[in-house]
Amino acid sequence: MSLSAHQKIINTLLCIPAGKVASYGQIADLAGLPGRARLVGKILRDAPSEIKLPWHRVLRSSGRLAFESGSAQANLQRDLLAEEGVEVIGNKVSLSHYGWQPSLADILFQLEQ
DNA sequence: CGGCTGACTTACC
DNA sequence: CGGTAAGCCAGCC
Repeated sequence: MSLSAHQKIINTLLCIPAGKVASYGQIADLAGLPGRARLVGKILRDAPSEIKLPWHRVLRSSGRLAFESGSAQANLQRDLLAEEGVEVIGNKVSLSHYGWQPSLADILFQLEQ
């Protein structure tokens, strides 16, 4: 049951509930890969669009989007989040309101993957 | 094997 | 709160 690092990251990404957001570093942590925030970003960037990943629920540690305000990516992310009820203000999301706080059950489930 | 890269993070000023 | 610098570490030539 040893999945590769990027498989773990993908599994973790799929665990993010709709309407919640998480940071790159947080995903890496939950995937059991502390300090690999950049790897999470690389996975998302390289991931083909055919694979359905909730990349729009992933932000920087500050809650800011990973993209430049006004970019096509940022606009798309803002729209996708809006559809889930997540409010993006000034290119950033309030982590205190929408930040994902995994429950113990979520973590235990993740450990099985 | 070694150097470069980056959808990151933290510390400082 | 914005801007800079340095740390970080796997992945990819």
